[in-house]
Amino acid sequence: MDPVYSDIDSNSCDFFPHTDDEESRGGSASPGSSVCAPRSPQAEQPQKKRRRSRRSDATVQVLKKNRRMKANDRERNRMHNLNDALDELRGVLPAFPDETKLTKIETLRFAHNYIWALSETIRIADLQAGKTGDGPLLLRSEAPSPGSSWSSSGSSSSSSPSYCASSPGSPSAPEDYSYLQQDALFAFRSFVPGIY
DNA sequence: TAGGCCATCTGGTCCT
DNA sequence: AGGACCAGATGGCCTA
Repeated sequence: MDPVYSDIDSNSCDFFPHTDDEESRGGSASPGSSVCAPRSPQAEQPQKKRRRSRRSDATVQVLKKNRRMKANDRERNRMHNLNDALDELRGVLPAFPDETKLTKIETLRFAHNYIWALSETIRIADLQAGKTGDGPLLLRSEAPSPGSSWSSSGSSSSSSPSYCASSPGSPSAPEDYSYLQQDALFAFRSFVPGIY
């Protein structure tokens, strides 16, 4: 079934077969040959005898393995960093009681919609501040239809929070944002029944 | 047990 | 050449 792994398992780049993994991060893996050539067309046998590398096959294998291990390590760290950032994002999102940890995709979508709701709240607050007492303007027309749910890309002028020009880092009155956040949360929850 | 979520490994590609 | 990024594959864990 798995074409890839049947390939990989059967040749080169063996995962763990080698026992010793000392000197793990030592070798800067110098010249050598191509890295773990997946399907090197070795079929085409050269006419002349190709001069054999100075390194023994075992050495080449060790180099490949070390390089792979280093790459795996970097990849692991990269994903850990990504997860840390995701956790930070979860930390600034409103948490609801009795909720389990948001999954990755939920976190991203929730954040997207939450930002959208915050932006809407700010925009409407600005509108109301502009024309004082000119009708309540209660987050109605801009609301995405419940059916369209939280892909949010949907309706009207505010498909994305791009209109939120001012950076969140420099609000004119930061202390006011608590209630805005409340409003946004309320708006978000009412707009997006699918998720919270 | 099936399905969802996740971590990890891996090879390829792009960038510096 | 080496690192970063990406997507596919795989296996483990958990829950309905």
